[in-house]
Amino acid sequence: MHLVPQSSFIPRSPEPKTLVEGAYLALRRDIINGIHPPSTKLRVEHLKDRYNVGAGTLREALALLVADSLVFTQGQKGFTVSPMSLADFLDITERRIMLEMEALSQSMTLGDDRWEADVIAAYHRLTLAEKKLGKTNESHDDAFFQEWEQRNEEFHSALVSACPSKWILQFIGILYHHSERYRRIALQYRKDNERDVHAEHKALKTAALNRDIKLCTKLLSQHIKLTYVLVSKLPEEIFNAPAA
Amino acid sequence: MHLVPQSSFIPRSPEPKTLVEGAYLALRRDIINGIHPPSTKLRVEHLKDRYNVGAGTLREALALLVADSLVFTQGQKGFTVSPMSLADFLDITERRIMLEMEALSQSMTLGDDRWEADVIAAYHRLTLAEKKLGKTNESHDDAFFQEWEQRNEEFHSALVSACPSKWILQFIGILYHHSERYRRIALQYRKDNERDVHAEHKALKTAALNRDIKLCTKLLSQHIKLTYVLVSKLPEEIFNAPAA
DNA sequence: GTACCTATTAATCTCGAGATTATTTTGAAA
DNA sequence: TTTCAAAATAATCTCGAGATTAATAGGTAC
Repeated sequence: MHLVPQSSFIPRSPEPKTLVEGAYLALRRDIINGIHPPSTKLRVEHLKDRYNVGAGTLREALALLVADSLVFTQGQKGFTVSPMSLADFLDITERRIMLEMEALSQSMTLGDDRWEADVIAAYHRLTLAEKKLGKTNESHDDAFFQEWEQRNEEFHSALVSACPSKWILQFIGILYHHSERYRRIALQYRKDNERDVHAEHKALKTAALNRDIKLCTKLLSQHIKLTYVLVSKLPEEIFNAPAA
Repeated sequence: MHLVPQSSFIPRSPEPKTLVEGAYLALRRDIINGIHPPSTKLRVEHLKDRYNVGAGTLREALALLVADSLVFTQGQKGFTVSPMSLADFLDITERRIMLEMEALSQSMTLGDDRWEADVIAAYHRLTLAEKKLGKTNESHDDAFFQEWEQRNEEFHSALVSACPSKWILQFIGILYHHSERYRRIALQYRKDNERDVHAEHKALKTAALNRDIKLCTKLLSQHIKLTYVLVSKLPEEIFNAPAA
């Protein structure tokens, strides 16, 4: 059901059961949202206050983030936020297209009634979030945006959820969170209304339910690629700038 | 040069710079070698004696192993060795074929003189290790086998080292270590001489240097698939049995 | 001004003990 | 015998302080 079986091994809905999990989730959200900018050092002594945990606990949370490739570590050099670059985003985009097209094909071939229902439900929830987001167009209401991000992930997850390859789904999950980081940082600079995301999602849903694999994979590929094209028009410096 | 840029972020040759790194490396080797069998719990209080580190240090090493998908964790449930199954190995095999064929194509297209030299050198080192291993055919001299595994990884790594996609290389690295675990556990049960691995490697090297992409990717695909076929003939129970 | 050595600062790394939670065992009642 | 609850055991989780190492600043010689 979830997009990331191994990587984000911690369920979303229930509250985190341990302080490590809580710090892990908070750190991941903050990294994706650019609060800890790419290539910055994550100093344990400073961060343990921000997240209200001890040093050892925070170190363990940081080690878990290595599994998501959002953080890397090196002996006696501590922990660092993974760097960002346009070349990296192109790589991510191509890998997502490769893996998600394969996953979508298999999912559409094998998906049963339950899969169809999940896709419809996820699409509906996403549509509602898009409407709410559309109304409060002025700047971006953060709570609504977070909700949209959540439901966007769930929709994409539902599409490929019938794919039997656990490894493909794991890799897709890792790449998705990295894409999220790029979208989030680029969001501060781009103008809206450059694309009709809702129409793209609707076309995806329709093609998926019609079991039109060729069309649906093509739409998904374009959907992913378009985000890269828009980001590529931005100045590359933004990836190394601190958050607003 | 190395197969795993993010996952096995710790260099092999130099001694580990910290106790966490040392415990991480030792644990990973022991998991791959089946000393900690699949699905077993990794109890911190017991293991900290075996690896001569404190509890917090060991927890951090275990958290790092999550990045390799060799261990998973769940709140208040501790750490567990990832399970094994024939279905999982088939998934791994198919994913390796998918990703390594792509990486090999790109690597052979873009590889320069240095890449060619690296392939030749890695092949030569592997050949020497194979000869040493062939002589001590009686049972398996563990030191020689470890060396062979090391050089086998380096040879496969060299083949794809000119692929510019960091993400493909990272995923390949993770999958490779999982394959190693299957090979290692299956080794206790299979008869030797079922295949001529050296001939396969030689053909791979020759095709790579001739820049025959079509042939080389086909050979690599068969090379990977053959291991699965041999393992699939074994009884599945071996994956849940403790090490000998 | 540059290079290099030394003292100072700051950070990572490490441990052991205590608190919290899960698991198992025991035992009483139905 | 089975079921359930409570005590006993064992494990995970957590923290703060000390030890080790890296990064920085200051100063001397050339």
